[in-house]
Amino acid sequence: MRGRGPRSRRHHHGRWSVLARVERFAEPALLLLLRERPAHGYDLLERLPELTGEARVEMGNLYRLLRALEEEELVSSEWDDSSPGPAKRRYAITPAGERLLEHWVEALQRSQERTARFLTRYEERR
Amino acid sequence: MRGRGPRSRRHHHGRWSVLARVERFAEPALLLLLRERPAHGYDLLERLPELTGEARVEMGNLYRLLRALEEEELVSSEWDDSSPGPAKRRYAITPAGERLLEHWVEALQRSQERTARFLTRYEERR
DNA sequence: TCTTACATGTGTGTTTTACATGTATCGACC
DNA sequence: GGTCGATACATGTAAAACACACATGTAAGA
Repeated sequence: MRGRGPRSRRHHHGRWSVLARVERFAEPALLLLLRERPAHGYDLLERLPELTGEARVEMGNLYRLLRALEEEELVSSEWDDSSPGPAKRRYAITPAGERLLEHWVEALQRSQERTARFLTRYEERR
Repeated sequence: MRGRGPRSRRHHHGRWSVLARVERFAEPALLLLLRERPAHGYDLLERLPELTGEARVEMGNLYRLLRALEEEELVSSEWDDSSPGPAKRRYAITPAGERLLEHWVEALQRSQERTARFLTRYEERR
């Protein structure tokens, strides 16, 4: 059994920390990277930290997410055998993916405003 | 039963929307409200939208969260029978709760920076 | 041959959130 | 005096999001 759950981990903030991650942030992050240029999973995995920072994305979940995005036709992919080494699945964003990204951007802007309000209210009565 | 899963709900953004909520945002929100003044659950439920906006908090989850916070001694409570109507459980923030709130604030600031970087990068290659 | 980096995945448990429901007090209104 | 709505606090359970562990294979280089 687990001695103490991750809940207590987060609250013993001396050692561990509260992250305040945006839910499913990996999704817009992937769409943004793919809008800049097509890429394969492992490549995205390495570039994601530029956007996610401390809020890392699990490798396993990344690959699952990519396939889920493809199922919904937000990205498309094809196997790339050209370069040496193991075959890669090369992903590209679709028009539907670009439209969803736009909606994520709007939602993230609203999220920024909410958090800004919170922080202002915190500072007000310091 | 629901014909289509919530995943598609979110992606058919014409009708439904991406929210980009901060994970467990209800927790710092409650702590902030309680730092301003002690209050009971139903009262907090009504004041939460000032902070959470569109990202509403479920009543059931709110009461569970309050009890979890109390178990970790981040808030304290006592029954209040004085006023008319059903008895209320009056919550107050503890020193440990105030320290955790401070850590949430720092995490939220880092979250703001991450999201700002994301939005800037989006706008750059519009 | 053994290790390391590249590359893509599956299995499964834990945590977080959503949705539905249950219980009880009390004032207002008919 | 009955029932409606607002107040007030909860539990049960399902689903979604996320974490952790592991499996599989290619290829370069020590």
